[in-house]
Formats: sequence, C-alpha cells, structure tokens
Amino acid sequence: MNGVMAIATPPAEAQRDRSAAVARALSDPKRLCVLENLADGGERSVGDLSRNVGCQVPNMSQHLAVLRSAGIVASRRQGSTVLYRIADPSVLELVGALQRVAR
Amino acid sequence: MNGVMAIATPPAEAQRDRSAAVARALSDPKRLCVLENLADGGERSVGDLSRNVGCQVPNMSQHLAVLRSAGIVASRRQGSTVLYRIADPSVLELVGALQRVAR
DNA sequence: CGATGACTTGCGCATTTGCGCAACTACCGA
DNA sequence: TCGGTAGTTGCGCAAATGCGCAAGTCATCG
Repeated sequence: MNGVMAIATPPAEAQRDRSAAVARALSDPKRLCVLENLADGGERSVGDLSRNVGCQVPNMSQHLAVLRSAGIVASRRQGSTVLYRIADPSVLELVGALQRVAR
Repeated sequence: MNGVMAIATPPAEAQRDRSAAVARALSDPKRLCVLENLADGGERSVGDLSRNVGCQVPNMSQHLAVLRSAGIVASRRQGSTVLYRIADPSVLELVGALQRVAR
C-alpha cells in the first residue's frame, strides 16, 4: 500500500497537534483579552497589555510567549520596548468563530 | 455613570471565560479527532468514536463530557447506545478557522 | 561607564488535566 | 429475572499550566 498517496494519518495527526496547540493558546481569558486589545490591527507594548489585561509584567510576558509560539501573535523590537501584534488576519476570524460558538 | 449602558466589563469578561472554556475543550488532539469524525453531520456512538480515535471507552466518555459541557457536541440515547453529534454548525466553522490558523 | 526602564527567564508551588483501571448504572435478549 | 453489552463515574498518578517573585538581559540616557 501507500504507492502514490503519502502516509494517510501522520499528516492529519500532525495537523491536529498544531490545531490543539493553537486552541490551547486561546484557552485562557487573559490571553483572549490580549487578542481583543490587538484586534484593531495596532501594536501594543508588553507594559500596555499588562496594564490593560491586569496582570504582572512577567506573567504577561509568559502569556505572550505562549501566543507567539503558537503563531498567533508576532513581535518586533522598537528601541527598548517590544511591540506585539496579531500575526495574521485569519486569527481574527478564529477569535470571532470562537466567540460565536461560546455565545 | 452607567445610566443607560449596562455594566461594561463584566459581560466581556464572562464572554471571555466562555470562549476560553470552548478553546480549552478544543485543545486536545483526540477531541479534535472526535470532531473530525462528526464533521459530516452524522452521529456516532461512544464505542465507534473510541475505536476511531484510538483510546479506551472510559477515556472517550470523559473527552465527550468535556466537549458536551462546552456546548460543542450534543448527545441522545438510542436504546443502550448513546449517539453524539456536533451541537451547532458554527462549531464546524470554528474548527475550520482553527485549522487555517494552525496550518 | 553606571543607572534606569522595558522585557525575559528561572524557580517553587498550587491547581488542573489526561490517563488507566475498577466499580457502577442503563438498557436489551433469552 | 438473569446475563451481557454500552456508557458513565470514581480514584490515584504523572505531566502540564498559571502565578508570584527574584534575577538576568537589552537598550537608552546622563
């Protein structure tokens, strides 16, 4: 078997693992709050987000690391501050779909 | 303040909590596999899902309980077997959006 | 160079989560 | 009524997670 078609389950399984990782990154209210803050397409510093969400800066940094390693947000450094943004428009659709199901 | 408009943050926060709960329910590869199995709109028994996903029946039952308490799937009993289905079409959109971001 | 501000990282801890296994309940068929 | 099949629930355990706090890195300014 497996002459033309590549392996059948492994890709689907890897895809599921990635999807699960993304979902896990969205599974925290504070991280969702971060995404709402970034939903306007703008950039925010760690300190700003920390203030808006209401948690300590180190904690926010960890949350942002989770979101970033899931490919949900991206960051760039400007001087001494680091600015975070939504990585891709598809993320906004995902958050919207999430809110519709959770409604 | 707060004359006409109801409280501002509490609803948003409750909504976030529900969204986070839904995302957490989706944050496991096996549960995503369940949803893929149900994506055709059909119904499946616990035993079938357990076999397709590759885990023990009690474990599958727990996973289904998680999905159900998040409002992602619904169940009905037919004789001695219990059939699970996707609770709402919006769930399919959510899973699709998740896969697009995770791609 | 210090010194200060902006983030990140490491660590210990309490909570949660997925799993396997055993026990229990619910529904048939004989 | 008595098995037997189908699901659910309870329990203990290992692993992951969020948090607070301390310490480290990186860039700016005097």
